[in-house]
Amino acid sequence: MTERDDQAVLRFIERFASAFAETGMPRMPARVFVALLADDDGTMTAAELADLLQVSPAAISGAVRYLTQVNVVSRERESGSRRDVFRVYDDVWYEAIFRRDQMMARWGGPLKEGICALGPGTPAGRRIAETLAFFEFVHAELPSLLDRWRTHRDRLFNS
Amino acid sequence: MTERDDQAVLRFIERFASAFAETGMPRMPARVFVALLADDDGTMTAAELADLLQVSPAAISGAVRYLTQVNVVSRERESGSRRDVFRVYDDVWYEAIFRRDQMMARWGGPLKEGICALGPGTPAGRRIAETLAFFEFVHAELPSLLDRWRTHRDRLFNS
DNA sequence: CGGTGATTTCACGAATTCGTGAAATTAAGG
DNA sequence: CCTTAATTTCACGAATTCGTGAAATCACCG
Repeated sequence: MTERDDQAVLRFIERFASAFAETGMPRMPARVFVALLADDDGTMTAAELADLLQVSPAAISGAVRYLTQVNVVSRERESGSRRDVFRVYDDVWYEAIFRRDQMMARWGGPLKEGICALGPGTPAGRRIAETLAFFEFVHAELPSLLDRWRTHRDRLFNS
Repeated sequence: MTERDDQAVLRFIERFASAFAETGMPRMPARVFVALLADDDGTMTAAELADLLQVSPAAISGAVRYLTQVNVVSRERESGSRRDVFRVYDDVWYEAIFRRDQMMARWGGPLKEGICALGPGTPAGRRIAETLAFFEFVHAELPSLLDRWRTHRDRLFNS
């Protein structure tokens, strides 16, 4: 079964996008993202996306703005054409994890204020301090984890 | 500054809960969760929570059901009392990560179907296969990461 | 510059989420 | 058992999210 089964692809897009939406990404961006993942060269125009997903161009516009902001999709315009093509980056998962890490890094401020407000010596203060330490630990471990992923991936696919 | 500053604690609860809600947890469960984290012995009754967060008992009921289902809070009843006490588990972060991992594990099925539908030999099929490989890699790395966290934590706090 | 096709903006309406109040249910103590 | 306190359920209403359609804007081409 190396043939592309369009109907099954549609099903896949909807299912995986739904699963993805549950982790926090808004629904429409998730659908557009998965649609791009499922495209052979990972590039589609706004019109193609609108047609495939059966939504208005306006919906695509909003979704794509979100996806470019979170840095998993790039917008390109072939010079001499008037339509944009959107492309998923190769290292999307690397980027996605990196992004989540940055989000958690921004929790540091609020957490430190919390420790202060609770009192560093109190049980609650210590619990929040442990929370902070956990996120800092993960943050510190991430680079080596991503390195190992790249090595692992190269072994699997490029050799 | 080891005094507890109630107003600042409230601010902390709201801020951190908001940040947390952005990662996918519904707003009210996030508020209840952080409120419990900020409590010295990590236990509060429904009435205390309702009063602290200024919401109805019904809202607490729903939030707590969610939190017990995702396994970060336990419900206890002191025998000889008619009110429940809720407690955050000690290893919440361990649990939270574990849970997220389980969620990603459930993506395996849809992803495999997707590879099939796209054709394993196609570029899109290979892209999805790489996605699957990434999640499997993280899944495999997780136990050792969590082990290292516990070691690290013990060094920081228990020695 | 003007024409044309593509994209974005914006106000509206639908749909979903979310919390409340009141009634129903559960559980403890007399 | 009956009383009473606590919690849950459920229907309603408010608020937010989400996508559409139409108009406006933008960019390329002649």
